[in-house]
Amino acid sequence: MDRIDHKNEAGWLASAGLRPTRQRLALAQLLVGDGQHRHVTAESLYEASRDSAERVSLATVYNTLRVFSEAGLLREITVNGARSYFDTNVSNHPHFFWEDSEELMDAPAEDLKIAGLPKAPEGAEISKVDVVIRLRRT
Amino acid sequence: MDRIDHKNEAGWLASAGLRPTRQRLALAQLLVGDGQHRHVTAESLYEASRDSAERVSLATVYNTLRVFSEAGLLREITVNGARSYFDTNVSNHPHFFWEDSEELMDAPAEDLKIAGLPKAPEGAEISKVDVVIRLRRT
DNA sequence: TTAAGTGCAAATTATTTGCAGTAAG
DNA sequence: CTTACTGCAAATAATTTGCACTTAA
Repeated sequence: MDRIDHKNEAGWLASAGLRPTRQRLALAQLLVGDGQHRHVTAESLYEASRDSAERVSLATVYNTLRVFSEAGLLREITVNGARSYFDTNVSNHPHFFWEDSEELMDAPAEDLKIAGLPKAPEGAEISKVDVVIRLRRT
Repeated sequence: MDRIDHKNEAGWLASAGLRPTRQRLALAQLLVGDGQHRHVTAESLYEASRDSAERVSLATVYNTLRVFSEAGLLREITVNGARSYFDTNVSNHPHFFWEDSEELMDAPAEDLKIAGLPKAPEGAEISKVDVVIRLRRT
């Protein structure tokens, strides 16, 4: 239940009906190429692309992260007013956020059981539930 | 347990060791003057002050919200990469966030029971836990 | 061939900061 | 008096957008 279910980057894009352009494939490779889940920011992904064969502009990184999120391939996590984080694991799961280094990581979800989650008010449904556990270095 | 425990704005500031300046008193009045908890953004508080007797500049509203938060009088809630929200209720409690109107409100906390919250990793302690339930209008 | 995607630079938005003036202790 | 606070305008930081160019279908 922790594995990414797609055979390759093109398949990942196709599963969301997105055109496999050179840039998108390059970013997809950096995001899910090794089958591991990861958390990126526009800046961190941009830097990763700078160190790779296929260069992608910062504006395109921003646009692509947005497109991927809207297509359901990524999940945007808001932890910090400034930067936006994107998670390749799109399921509801809790996160640890290191306040000093501003690093985001998965928190062990097995333990977490949210009992009696408040029901959505009249005329609304729950879109998603974000649980962010902020950590302070001791 | 839902009431604000201070007699007046000056007392609220004093409880955090903050100097009761005219502007701070005015903002404190808008924030906790009626004993109700509320959620504000810099912009919304600025507008409220514009409609009140005591005018406060936007920069001072920003600085004051920051100072109040650092002093523990307010709790900053990050729901939306763009804007920052501040809650006069500084305890750990869940929030509803309306995605369309970008409105933040308290969620009924009685029901919510987070069982088996992941323990903080070695060398860290939990600073706070944010639970944001995002709502979509149906 | 043609609509969608990309890249640059300029625009936007929320927030912070420098600094001269003002007020609290 | 003296140091902290305020307000303005300018600076910053993350992100978006306009538009000419490129590319996938």
